[in-house]
Amino acid sequence: MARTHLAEFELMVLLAVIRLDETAYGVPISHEIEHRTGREASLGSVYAALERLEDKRFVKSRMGERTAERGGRAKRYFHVTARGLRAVRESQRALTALWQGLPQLEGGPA
Amino acid sequence: MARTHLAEFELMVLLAVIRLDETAYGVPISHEIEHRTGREASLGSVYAALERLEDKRFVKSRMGERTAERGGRAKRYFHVTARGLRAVRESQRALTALWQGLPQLEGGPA
DNA sequence: CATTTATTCAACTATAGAGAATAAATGGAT
DNA sequence: ATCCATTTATTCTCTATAGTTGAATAAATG
Repeated sequence: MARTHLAEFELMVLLAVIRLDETAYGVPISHEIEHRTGREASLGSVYAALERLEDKRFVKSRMGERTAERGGRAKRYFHVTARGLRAVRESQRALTALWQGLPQLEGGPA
Repeated sequence: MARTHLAEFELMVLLAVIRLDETAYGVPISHEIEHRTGREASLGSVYAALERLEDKRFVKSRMGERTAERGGRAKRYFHVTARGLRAVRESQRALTALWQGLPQLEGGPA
């Protein structure tokens, strides 16, 4: 598969990272996907996708500070890169180009 | 991977099948994807995806009649099933739910 | 040191991609 | 009519990448 394209789950993870902005780490990314799509997004899958995305330099990560919570390991926060944002737009463009105007799909997405 | 979901390339192939309607077979499906998205879609990949889609019963196929052309093997025509159409809508819904309203993506697709 | 929160790993299945091989049909030459 | 080069299309093989699950590990705290 061309390394320059986003696979579907990677695209979803990247979109969740973009939306969550400052608060994007494993658990909320998984929740965001599950909440918006209704599909399961296991943590293992999310982390695996995040690693691939970082290899492709579509995201970068930094370790978070400790918080006031009970305990627990440090969070790893992710943010999208300019390159990642371009890739998302490209995927969005390619998909909408294929589905726009198809009457079977009730006039394209909102 | 859940057999009930469409992977990205499968989604693209299925969208091309829907758009081409009566004329959906290997070569034009590949052309349609390449033309609309600007990405390469090798015949090998297209046929492999079509086979997976047929296994999942998202498409059905029938062999075509001979035509007035010079020669050549019979075409295998594909058409989407009701189940396939549902799967496309579901993918479309999931993706747009994740990207809609993100200002980085200029207000969502047309 | 048990508990909490989070990430990483390992093993496996599914999807994607490129290119070679094969198949089937036709028209023309002999 | 039979052979065969050509055309059009599909299938096969091999490799790489993506996605899944469940268990293991890590780090922080009271």
